[in-house]
Amino acid sequence: MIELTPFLNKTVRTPLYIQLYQYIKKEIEEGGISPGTLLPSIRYLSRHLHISKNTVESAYQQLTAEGYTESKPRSGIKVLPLEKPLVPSGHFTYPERQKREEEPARRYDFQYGDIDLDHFPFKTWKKCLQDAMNSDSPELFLYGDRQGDKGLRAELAKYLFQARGVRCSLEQIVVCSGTQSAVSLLCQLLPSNGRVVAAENPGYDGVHSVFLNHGYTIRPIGLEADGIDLSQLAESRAKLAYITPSHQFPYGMVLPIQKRLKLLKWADQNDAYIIEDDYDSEFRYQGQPIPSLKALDTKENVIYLGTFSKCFLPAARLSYIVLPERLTEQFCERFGRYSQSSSPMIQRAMYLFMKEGFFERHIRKMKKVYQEKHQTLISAIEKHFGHEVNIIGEKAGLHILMEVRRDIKDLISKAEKHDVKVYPVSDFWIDPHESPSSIVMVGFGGLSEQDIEEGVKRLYQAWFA
Amino acid sequence: MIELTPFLNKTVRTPLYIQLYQYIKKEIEEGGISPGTLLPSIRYLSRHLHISKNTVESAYQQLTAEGYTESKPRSGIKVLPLEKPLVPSGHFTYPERQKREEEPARRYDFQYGDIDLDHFPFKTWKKCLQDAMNSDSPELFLYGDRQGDKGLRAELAKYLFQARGVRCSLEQIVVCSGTQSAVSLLCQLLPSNGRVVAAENPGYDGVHSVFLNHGYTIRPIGLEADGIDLSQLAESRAKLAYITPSHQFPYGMVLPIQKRLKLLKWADQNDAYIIEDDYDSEFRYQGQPIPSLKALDTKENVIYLGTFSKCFLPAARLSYIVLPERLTEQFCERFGRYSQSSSPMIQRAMYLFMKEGFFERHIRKMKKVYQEKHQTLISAIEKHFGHEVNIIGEKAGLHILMEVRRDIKDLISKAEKHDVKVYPVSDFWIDPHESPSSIVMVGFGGLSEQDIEEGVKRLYQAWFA
DNA sequence: GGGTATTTGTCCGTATGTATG
DNA sequence: TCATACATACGGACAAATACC
Repeated sequence: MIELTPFLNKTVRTPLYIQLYQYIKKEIEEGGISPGTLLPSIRYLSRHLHISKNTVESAYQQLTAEGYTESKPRSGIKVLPLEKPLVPSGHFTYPERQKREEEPARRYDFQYGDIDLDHFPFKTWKKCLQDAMNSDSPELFLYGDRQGDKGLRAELAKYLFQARGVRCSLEQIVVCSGTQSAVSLLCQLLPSNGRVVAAENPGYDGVHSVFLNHGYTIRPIGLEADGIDLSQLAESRAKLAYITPSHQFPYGMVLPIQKRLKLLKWADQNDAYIIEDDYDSEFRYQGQPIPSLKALDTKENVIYLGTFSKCFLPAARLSYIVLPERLTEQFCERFGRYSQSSSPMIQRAMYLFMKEGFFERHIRKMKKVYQEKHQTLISAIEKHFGHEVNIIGEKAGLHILMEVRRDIKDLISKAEKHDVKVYPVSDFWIDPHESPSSIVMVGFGGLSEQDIEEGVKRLYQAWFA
Repeated sequence: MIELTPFLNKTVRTPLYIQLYQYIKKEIEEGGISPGTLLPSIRYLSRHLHISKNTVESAYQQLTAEGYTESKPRSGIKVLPLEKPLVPSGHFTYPERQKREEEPARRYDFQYGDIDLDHFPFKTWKKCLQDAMNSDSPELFLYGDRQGDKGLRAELAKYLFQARGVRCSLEQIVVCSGTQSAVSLLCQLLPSNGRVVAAENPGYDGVHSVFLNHGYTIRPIGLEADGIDLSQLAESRAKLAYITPSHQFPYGMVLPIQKRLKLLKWADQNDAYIIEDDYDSEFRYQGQPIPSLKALDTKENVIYLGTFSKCFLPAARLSYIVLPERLTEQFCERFGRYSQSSSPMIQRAMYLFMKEGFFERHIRKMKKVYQEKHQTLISAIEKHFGHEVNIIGEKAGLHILMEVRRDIKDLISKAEKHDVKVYPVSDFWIDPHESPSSIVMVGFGGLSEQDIEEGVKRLYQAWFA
């Protein structure tokens, strides 16, 4: 019989049975105990090591459960032959590639897309995640509903109705893992029609990418002071338009009601679909909230896109489509064999978060927080720059644009030397060469009011001092 | 001054300050307190209601944080004008659509894709999720790395090397939210080449769908006893092939080494890519594990796909691509503006789960569990059916096929009457009409051994009694 | 108009019960 | 079982705004 004399440390935090298990496992793997031998009996080993019978049994069970040993009742515990690892041994190091040098993090990073983490309800969200995990509904641990958690869709329907005026059934809602996933699905769903899409120019480059990668041709539509140029849209002969009516990205204007109606008329008369990307409509700091385009859509031409990335948590990777009714059946047919791409666990947590009213509260709170940051940013710019810059953007959203009569590359690199990061806007133009040379994007969601103040001050020093 | 006389219930579980907050919120929303009025002072109300000053304060703070009120230090708390909801009032009910009748759940459901939840380490997984949430790295709550959590990719590289013989750098790994997401990305990435893909026939319909929805034409390649028919593949003139070498789906054969080498030669000579879907290679119950095709791929023609859905948890919605080096740059270019579609929180939890060694243990354990289930299933079928059915499938994976000399529709409906669900295989054929009429799919991952035994017994009763 | 007392919101520390590990 | 962390509720101290003389 083999002898086991592992060193068991009672003072350490790891349980005794794990220590024993690890020791035997190591012995087996390193050949100290060869396959076919019987392990010492439970009783013997417990006496030998002065520990409880159950402790030894637990360790043996673990080994057996993982296939190292085999338990033969009333005869002993046999060590099984090891399934040889494919690679004999040696410490693994993956091939190091020459890294693209990473950009150093800047202290004052006006990155658009960052959210305020100081006011995020981590406790509550963690609790919701916990509660979701504690549910015993098995579908929470399998693939989950193809269109998304039913409870979550019900909460979304309620929310969309109350906050955005969108009235829809559960069947019209499709949960996705981000706006880009949503657009990718739409690219696969919509009638090809020559694969042409009209899009605001400038507009959200992330979505442009998706269209291009799906073989679409983008017809750039210029902007007027109050939003998309409808005559250009009419001339485009596109049957599909991607638009941000509530808060144009990146300029920030709000499409007035007259234009909205004309837009809907255009869609109806041309048998076209409009994709309405309502990415940050939650945050308006002045005036009444404006209902969504989808709320006015009687002819079922608008496809509504919403997301939790701005108003809640980007890391949840949750967004949703509201399909026109006439597309739901087609959707089921085409995606019948697709599985949902966002995690059922996170969807359920989000459902709980909404159901308990935390989401509504959170929106209210963040509205206030961002409003103050917005105000701080504007005031700081006016204070430091006076009339040397022009601020572009409505009183809404999580970013503004700054127009400075300087070359943009110079502005950005000078800012970086002062530990401040602002961003170019050229990517938002479908042809980047057309982009203005003197506008930078300033996102303020992720910075504290102090940092905003200090960041703007440094910007001035970097550019004008 | 207004009077507040809310009914506060100390016996109920909801905290006092929440009750007070809710009461005032309701009053404001319903017009009981009009905008502009000052709320009673904290002290006054605390005396009036016989509760602590701070309790009142908490309620007021909540209201202020959510924008209902405004606090003017040392002067009072003012009620702000309500932002009118878009919809005047009325309880919301979403339009109920006529529901497709849902299929009733069956007690003995041999659904492929279900996993064993009895042995799933919920505690540990929850802990990992917790720990992930407790990290203070901000990127965990933002969009996260485009290609996936770095730690997770490092663990994956290690795992792939040791378990599958795949040697790759972090830059080659792309985390995705499921195999279908992965294939969708690949459809957008790979050179068009006439958009033709060769695929095993039968094969995994979920991926077929993705190819079709991306405008690909699928060239069906028949199977021989030992896997894909290479001469048909050569004749197809495709520049892209989607294959399951480790465990052909759904037939289960393993592509022998000679064929693998020929396959790689084919790819090299035709400048073609092979997508290797290694969906359940973890579970082999006999013989030595076989290295992946990618491990033999010296010419950088193989794109490897892996997933956590079978070997861990479908609900994690985690899968990964290993790109050939020569595609990594192209990937970065094409998807530079894409954000990661799986949640950084879940990725980090998975990273922790792997780093601590739990994943390896889990695989070992599940291998044993499924091996026993597999054995139980085979034994039960042989016991009850004798030679009246033919079992198709290697000793691997989480499903088998049963060939019965009966009409498939009849088999399925008769089974349902006995509360047993087995599945048709016709969808796996690219032209479903070519599918054999007498094969059903039997997944055993989600059923206990008792249920497997009972389910098979009922199947026999349903079909032969 | 200026000083004082009062009232105001805010910030601090502490005790208790509960949930978590 | 014990330790820890957290939410809840409480009272007191502080400084600024207000009201009054």
